[in-house]
Amino acid sequence: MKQGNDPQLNPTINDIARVAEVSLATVDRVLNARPGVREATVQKVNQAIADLGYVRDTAAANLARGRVYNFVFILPSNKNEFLLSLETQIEQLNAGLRHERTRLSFVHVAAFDPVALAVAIDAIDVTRVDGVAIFGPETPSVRDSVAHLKKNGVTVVSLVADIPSSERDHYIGVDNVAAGRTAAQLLGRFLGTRRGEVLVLTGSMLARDHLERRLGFDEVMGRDFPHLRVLASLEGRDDPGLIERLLPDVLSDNSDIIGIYSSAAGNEGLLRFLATEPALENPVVVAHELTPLSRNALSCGLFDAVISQDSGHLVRSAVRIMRANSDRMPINMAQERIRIDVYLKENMPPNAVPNWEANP
Amino acid sequence: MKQGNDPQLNPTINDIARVAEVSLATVDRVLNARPGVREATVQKVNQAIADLGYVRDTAAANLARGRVYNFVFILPSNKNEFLLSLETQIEQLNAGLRHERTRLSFVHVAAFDPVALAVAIDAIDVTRVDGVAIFGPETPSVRDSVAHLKKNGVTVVSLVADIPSSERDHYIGVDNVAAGRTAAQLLGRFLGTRRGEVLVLTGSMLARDHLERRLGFDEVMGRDFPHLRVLASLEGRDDPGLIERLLPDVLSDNSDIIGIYSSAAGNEGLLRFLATEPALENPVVVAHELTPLSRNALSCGLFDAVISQDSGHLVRSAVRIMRANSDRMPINMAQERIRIDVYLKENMPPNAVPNWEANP
DNA sequence: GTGAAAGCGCTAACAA
DNA sequence: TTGTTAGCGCTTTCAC
Repeated sequence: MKQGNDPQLNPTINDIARVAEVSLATVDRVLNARPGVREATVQKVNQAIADLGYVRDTAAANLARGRVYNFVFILPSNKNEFLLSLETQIEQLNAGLRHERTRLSFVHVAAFDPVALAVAIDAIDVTRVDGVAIFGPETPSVRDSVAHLKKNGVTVVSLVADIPSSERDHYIGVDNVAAGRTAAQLLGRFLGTRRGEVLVLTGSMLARDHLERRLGFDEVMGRDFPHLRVLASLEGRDDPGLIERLLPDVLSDNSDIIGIYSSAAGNEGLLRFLATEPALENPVVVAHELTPLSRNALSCGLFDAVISQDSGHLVRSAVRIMRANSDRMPINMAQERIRIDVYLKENMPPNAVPNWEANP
Repeated sequence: MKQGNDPQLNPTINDIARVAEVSLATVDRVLNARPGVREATVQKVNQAIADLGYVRDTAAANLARGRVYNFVFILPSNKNEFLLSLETQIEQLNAGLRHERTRLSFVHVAAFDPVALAVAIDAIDVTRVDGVAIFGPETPSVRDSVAHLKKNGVTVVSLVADIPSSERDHYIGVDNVAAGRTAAQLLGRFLGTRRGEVLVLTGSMLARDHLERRLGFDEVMGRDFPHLRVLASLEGRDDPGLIERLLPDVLSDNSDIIGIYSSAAGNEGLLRFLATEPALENPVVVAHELTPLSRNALSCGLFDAVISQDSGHLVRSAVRIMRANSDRMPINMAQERIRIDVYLKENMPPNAVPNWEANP
C-alpha cells in the first residue's frame, strides 16, 4: 500500500552524473574517495553533490557491495551477572542481525590485566574485522594497540569504561563520576538523619569506571553528607569469594556501618555475606547493575536502590556506532547516550521481557 | 574493506525459485500473499521457504518498491514543554529519516477532548498513511475510530497514554501505575520521619496516564507511608495559569504541606507559584518529565526528583514499531520498552546534547 | 496461473 | 583518466 509517488524524491547518483556531466562510475569513485580521478573532475562532482544535496542511500550501496560488517567485542573473562548479560545481548543481537549483513562476536581477556588486553587487541585480524568494542583498563600498551587498529582502518569504541587517552572513536557507557554522585545522593537522602559509617565496595582501582564512581561518590558525600564517614574502598576484584572473605574483617573493625555502596560487580559476594551475617542493623544499600540477583535484592528490601546501565542499549549503541563509522554516516548522539538508570523496586522493568515479538 | 566472502550466505528468492521449481515472480506473489497462484504452487514455495530458512531482505524490497512510509502523530494541542519536546523529536527524526524512505508529521487536537480526537482520527487519509501514533484519551468514539483505521490496514499505536480497549497494535510509553508508585517511594523516603500532608497535582482524570499515576501513588503511600496524608488531586488540566490560580486556595486550606507530587504537565504553574510564595517550608517535590524548566528546578533544589520518559525514545520506538508492523517484521521488545527514568540533579544528562554528530 | 525482463540506487569488473 | 555494463535481492509490468 501507499507507493512513493511524492514529488520531492531524493537525488541519486544518476542526477549527480547528469549535472556534473560525467559517468556513474566517476561519481562512484569520487563518493568513495577512490583514486584515478582528475582534480578538476572531483571538483565538478562535489559541486553537483553539494548543489543537489545528495545523500547516499546506504541500503542500496550495501546491497550492491554484498558488504558484511564484522564487529568484535573484547570483554573481561570475569563471570559476573553484568558480563553474562552483555554476552547474552551480543548473541541475541547477532541472531537478529544475521539478515542485516552484520556479524557480532566476542572474545574474553583476563580481567584487570592490561597486558592480556593488549595482546588480545593485537590478535585482531584487521583484514577481516571492521570494528572492535573494548571493555578493559586504560594503559599505555592498550593505547598503542588501539592506535594500531585505527591505523588499519578499524573502528574502535570503548565500552563501559572509557579509554580517553587513546584514539578510540567513541565511548559507549555512562558518566561514571555522575553515577557515583547519584549513588551518594540516594544513600545520603535515604539515610536521612542517621549517623554512622558508609562502606564502599569496589572492584579494582585499575578500572577507570570503578575509580570514577568512587570519585563522584566521595565528592557528594563530602559536600552534602558530612555527618557520614566514608570508609576506604574494599577492593573485591569482582570476585564473590574474595568479597565474602573480606567483609567480616571490615565489619569487625567498624561496627557502625549504616550504609553500603556496592559500586562494582560485587553484589553476589555482598548478598551472600548479608544473608549469613545479620549483624548489621538494616543498612541502606545502593548497588550497581540490574541483574536477577539485584532485582531480587531490591524486591525483598535488601537493596534500596540500584544504579544501572542498560546492557542491551550498550550493545545496540556499540553496533550502530561502529556501523555508522564504517559507512561514514552521521550518528544520532541523543540516541546513543547511555542513561544512568536509577531503579527502586517500584520502577523495575518486568522480569521476563520477551526479546523478539513476531508480527501478524 | 572486508567484502562479504563468507560461505554462509543467506538464501534469496532465487534459491527459493530454484528449489520450488517456479519463477521469481511466483515466489514474490507467494511472499506478498498476492492472489493468482494455485494452492499447490503456494505449498511448494512455502515448503522451500521453510526448508531454506529464507528471510526477506527488507532493504532490497524497499529499494525495488520505491516504498515511502508515511506516519502521522496525533498530539494534544496543549503547549507544554513535554509536548514541545515530542514535536521537536518528531521533526528532527523526520529530517534524519528523509533518506530512509520515511516521512513523519503530526497534527494537533484539543487536549482532553475525545470527540475532537475521534474527528482527527477519522480525518486520516487511509490511502496515504501507513501508521498513526495517538496520544489522547480512551473513549468509545476513539475506539471506533481506531477500529476504522485498522480495518483499512493502517498500523495504530498509542503513545504516552494507552488505549488498551481498542485494536491499537502497540502501546508505547511507561507503565504509569509503576511511575506513580516510584514517585511515592521517592517522596516518602526523602521525607524520612517528617509528618504532614502531601499535595498531588494532576492534569485530568480523563487522561488514562494521569489516572494511573495517581493510582500507583496512592497505593504505595497508603502501604509504606501511612503517616503522610495525601490530599485530593488538584486537576490543573496542564494549564499553567489555572494551576497558579488554584494553588493558593489549596495552601490556605492545608497549611501543613511537606510534599508535592506534580504528576502531569503542571510544572510551569507550580514553579511560578513556588517562586512567588515561599510560604511552604522546603517541601520535597517530585515532578514528571525532564525539561528545561524541571532541569533547572532540580539543579537549584526546588525539585528533589523527576520521573521521566525519554521523548526521543518514544518517537523512535513509535517509528520503528510502525515500520516493523508495515513490513510484517518482528519487533525487539527489549529495545522498545520505555523506561521509567528517575533523575536527581546528579544523574541529569548534560543539557546540550548535540543531536547529530558527523563522522570523519 | 505463470514467467521473462526491466529497473530501484549503487558498486565493481572490464574496456577504452 | 573515464565510461560501459552486469548485477546485488527484490518488485512489477507485461506477455504467454
